[in-house]
Amino acid sequence: MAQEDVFKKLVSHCKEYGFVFPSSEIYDGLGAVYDYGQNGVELKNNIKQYWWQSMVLLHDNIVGIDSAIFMHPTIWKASGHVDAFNDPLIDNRDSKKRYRADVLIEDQIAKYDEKINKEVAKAAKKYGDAFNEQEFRSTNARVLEHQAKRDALHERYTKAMNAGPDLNELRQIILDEEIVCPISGTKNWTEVRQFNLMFSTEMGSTADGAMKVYLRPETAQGIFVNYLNVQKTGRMKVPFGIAQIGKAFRNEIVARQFIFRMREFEQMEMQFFVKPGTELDWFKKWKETRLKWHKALGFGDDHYRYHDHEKLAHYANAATDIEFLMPFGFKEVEGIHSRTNFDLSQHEKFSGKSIKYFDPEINESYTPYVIETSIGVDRMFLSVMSAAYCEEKLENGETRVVLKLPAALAPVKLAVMPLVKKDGLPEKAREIMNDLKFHFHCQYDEKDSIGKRYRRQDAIGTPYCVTVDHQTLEDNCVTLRNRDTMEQTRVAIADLNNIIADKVSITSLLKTLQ
RNA sequence: GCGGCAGUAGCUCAGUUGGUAGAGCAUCAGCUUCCCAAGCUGAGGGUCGCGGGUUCGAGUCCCGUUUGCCGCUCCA
Repeated sequence: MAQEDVFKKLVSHCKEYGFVFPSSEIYDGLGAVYDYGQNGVELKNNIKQYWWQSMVLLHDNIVGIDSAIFMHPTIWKASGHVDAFNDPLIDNRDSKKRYRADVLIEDQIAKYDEKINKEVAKAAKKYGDAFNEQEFRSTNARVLEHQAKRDALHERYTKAMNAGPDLNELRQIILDEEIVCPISGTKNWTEVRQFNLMFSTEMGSTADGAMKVYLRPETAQGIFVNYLNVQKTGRMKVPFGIAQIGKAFRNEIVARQFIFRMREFEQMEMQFFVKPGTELDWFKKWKETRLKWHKALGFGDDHYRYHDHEKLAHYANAATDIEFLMPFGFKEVEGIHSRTNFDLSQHEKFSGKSIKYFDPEINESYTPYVIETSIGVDRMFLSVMSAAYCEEKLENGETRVVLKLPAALAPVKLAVMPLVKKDGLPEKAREIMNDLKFHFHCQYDEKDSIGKRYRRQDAIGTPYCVTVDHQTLEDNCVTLRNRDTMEQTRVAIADLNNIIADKVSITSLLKTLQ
């Protein structure tokens, strides 16, 4: 089966079995926003729990926080998001290419410099050793003309950029300068538009001047601005980490591929604060630790690969992605970045407050370096679903759809069903379920044939089913059926909890990480 | 954001040159059924994405809009 077909089926499956629904569907939906259904929320919660516990329980130097989505707007200036997420864009109608309006104008400014340099080079060649560049630049008519145009443009451009930027003015500059599209060579430009990737809203009443606040585009900043609070109140010593799970929002221009790129998404981030100079060792350590976490799910090591960044962001000195083999190719699920002390320094600068750490071991203060591990919950969810989704040919020629989820992540751990709907079997099944429901998520089903019920559970990834038959009433034993092997064993009701609880617990997964 | 394609029941889809909607599976109830989507009987569910237009009449033609897919672009 082609990979695209798998993806299509997966999306259908997610909807049909209550994992993921398009948002606001009865109102025609809302672009690139999705809701998690009754089974999806369980799976997602289990993923989050697996991550949270692997961070906070397994490391005594990592603690969690839950910071607010709203934050002081200056935080986003400090982080660089206000500038970086605000590009003014313009399209050429003929070539259908999109450009950054500011880059087009800056290129134009550079062209004037080129012209001037050409004149200078020409004159230098002509006059040889007698050439006085300084004097030439300040007296030559053509140079002065270019220079004047250059300066005027630069001034106009700077003014436009500082005014918001003023999008109409940017467009007017492009028209006035007769800038053409490098591809089509035409001046058939659209309006300049700004795609602010940050959602904003207003806080306070508009009457007395409301403050523009943003919905956070990442959860990391909530950790950075709290790092000293946590360090002091938690008596943390470097190296230490702060973990957080929470929603983030990005107004993506193009948001596609189901829940892979959503406008509202959830992140699991851990920022690890280290002594400057040790960051690359920690980077390496977390790279390995995180991959191990992924591989422990047992989908096969060939599903993962690192993608080391060659072009680094201005704040990073090392970065890698953990990519997962989705139905549409290897895609980033998690990023591990060595962010230097960029974020903390920026917050010191913009807040004016010292947030240095005093290291008692060396009796010195410093701004810690940060290793970030950042994973998208929804992408993780998608990777788990796509790896688990399986269409299996059975011996009788039929196919069954089975979600081979790691038992610890499965929404429902155990289905309890009477073989037939009479003779006291339903009552007995209910009795078993009432006992086990305190330990893990169980589901009761008595409708339709037993085979059909097994398939229903297969479709949502329930790892175990127990069946109550007439013999059960005599010997207090039930049939325990395994989802993956479809094998059945006869076990005592009293032993059920012992047999299953350990296998379906997150703890069992965590133990494989040690 | 641009271009192309598409939107009919929970899912997958059919619907002939315009004549006011069907199938399979799924769901629910009952019967049957002692272990892998069996059978029988019955039931529920759609103002055909939404809005407007053309027409005596629109799922079908036209326009707009929205959602999704593919390509480009952008972004991490």
